[in-house]
Amino acid sequence: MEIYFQLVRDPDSLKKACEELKNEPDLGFDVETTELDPYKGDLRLIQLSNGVNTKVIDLRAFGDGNGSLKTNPDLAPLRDLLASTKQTKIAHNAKFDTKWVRQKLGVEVGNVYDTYLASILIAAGDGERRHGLADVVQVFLQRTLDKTEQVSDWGADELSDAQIEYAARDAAIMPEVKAKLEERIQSDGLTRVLALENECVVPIAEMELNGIYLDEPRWREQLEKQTTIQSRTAEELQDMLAAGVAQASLFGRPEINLDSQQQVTDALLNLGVPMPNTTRAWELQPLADEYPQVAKLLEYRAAAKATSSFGQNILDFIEPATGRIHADFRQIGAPTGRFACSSPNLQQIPAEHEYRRCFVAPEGKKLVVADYSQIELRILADFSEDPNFINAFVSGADFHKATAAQVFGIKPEDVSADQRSFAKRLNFGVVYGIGASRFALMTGLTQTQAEDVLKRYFNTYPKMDAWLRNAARGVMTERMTRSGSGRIARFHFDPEDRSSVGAAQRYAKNMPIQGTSADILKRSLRLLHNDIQGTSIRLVNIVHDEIVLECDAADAPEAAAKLESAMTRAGSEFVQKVPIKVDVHIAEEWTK
DNA sequence: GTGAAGGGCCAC
DNA sequence: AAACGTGGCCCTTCAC
Repeated sequence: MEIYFQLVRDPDSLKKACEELKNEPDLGFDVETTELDPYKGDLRLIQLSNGVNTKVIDLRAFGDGNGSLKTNPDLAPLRDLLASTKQTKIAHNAKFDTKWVRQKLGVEVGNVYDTYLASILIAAGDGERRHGLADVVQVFLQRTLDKTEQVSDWGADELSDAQIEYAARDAAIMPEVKAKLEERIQSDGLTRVLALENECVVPIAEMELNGIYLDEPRWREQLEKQTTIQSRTAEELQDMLAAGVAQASLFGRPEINLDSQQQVTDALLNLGVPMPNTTRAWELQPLADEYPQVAKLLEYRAAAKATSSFGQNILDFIEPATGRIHADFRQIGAPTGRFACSSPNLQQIPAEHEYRRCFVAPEGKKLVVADYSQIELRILADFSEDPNFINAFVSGADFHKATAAQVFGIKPEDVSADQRSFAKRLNFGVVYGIGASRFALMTGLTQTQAEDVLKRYFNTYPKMDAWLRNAARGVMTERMTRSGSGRIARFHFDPEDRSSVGAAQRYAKNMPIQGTSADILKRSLRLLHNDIQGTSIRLVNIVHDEIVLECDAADAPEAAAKLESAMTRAGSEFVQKVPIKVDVHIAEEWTK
């Protein structure tokens, strides 16, 4: 298909180009860069298009390298156009493009529409579907998009005609892609959730650029501690396991690979340890008292996990340009709408103080840490409208104690530590669709006792029970469910296969709850973003129900107030029958 | 050598 | 009687 495009390489042309486009409601938006990481490479091209008229702006013509782009007055019309909220900027994986524009031009892109996120929402968890631009164009426009130039050299002095045409085409097609996607978005009832996602793109892009600060010496100290434990326990475990091997003395102690389940299992069997089917910690734990080798193995495993997953690998992610860690957040990481995080995964840093205390506020700054208190249970209480469950929140200072009192029919002050612990584990388990056998395994109760406690629990909260049962029933009739924002998840199961039906039923119970929790977090990110414009407050991390900010020390109280307010308001948009509680505090370290 | 699969384990 | 939901990372194993 022939398209019209103009290569823009001088101030006058740029001014005219921006004039031509500034009254268009929808603009396709794309960038080409020399690297994937804005802290490493250069921004080479910015493409903008109304679908017919396409401008390819060569930034090399506007600055010697990218250093001067932020201040070059010739770029003012472009900056204004990108920042304008009057026009929708349609991009595929807009986080990428908005990051580069933020970093290199100092501009926050206004009014983003992300066709990548739209496509994911429409697929509703179908893992088979791909969401690259070429895939989306193929599915929704039945056209083939040539992406071969995508990985070409965008740092070349003179770009080839093929490169420039490719760049123009990618931007030019976006308005059409959006129009097609919109038909499905609207007919599927996904308008609200897509708006929620689109409004999150820029806050997330900025969070990635901000990064989080890690106290390197402190982390290294913790790592050295664990390394010492690992080598000591490895030695000790090797000695213990060698005792079971004949002729060990002839050739010295045979070395076993302690990271190999197979070799370790064999060695333990030789020593007469009745090994369970798996060597997972919770299976081995009961054997640890009787068999010191098992205890030692668990000790070794913990240290090995610490050094391998939470050691040097994390330090390697510190970006030299900023001295900070810039992880990658996938906005729709799970079909429920939860984020996924990688390189490194800041959502799986051990909750132990020794690890979290390494993430600190730099000199002169403070961290502000806030999390939702029992957000998933509050969502369940709200959805199910169970009066007792709601009351436990409205009244109870200690929610798990209140649950225990209701379940066991006693006064809150008479609740024993054991009873509270049962109630707590039940409260957590119920949003995952826990069953009696798992609960028995978890608590050490017999199957019958576990069934009895579950029965009491659901008798205490009959409408919650009904809501969960109804959610499970929907698997057969509805074949899909939704979160509070309207996000869709479809069920995949084989009606002939009981376990797959069971899994789908548990998913049906969990998805609306987990999904609404994700909706609330995303909504709060946008509200917060609006409220911190022009302040020193920066978003630096999110973990499902938690937000971490960094700001000038003097601004910390203001940041805490803004954060609590944004999170509470976001929660109240989705949950009304139960109060939303946010715990917020100011700290030097990332601690609860 | 590289990659996929599976076990194990970290988070919420 | 059924396996408690969502992720990512590290390691071993095994196939190519």
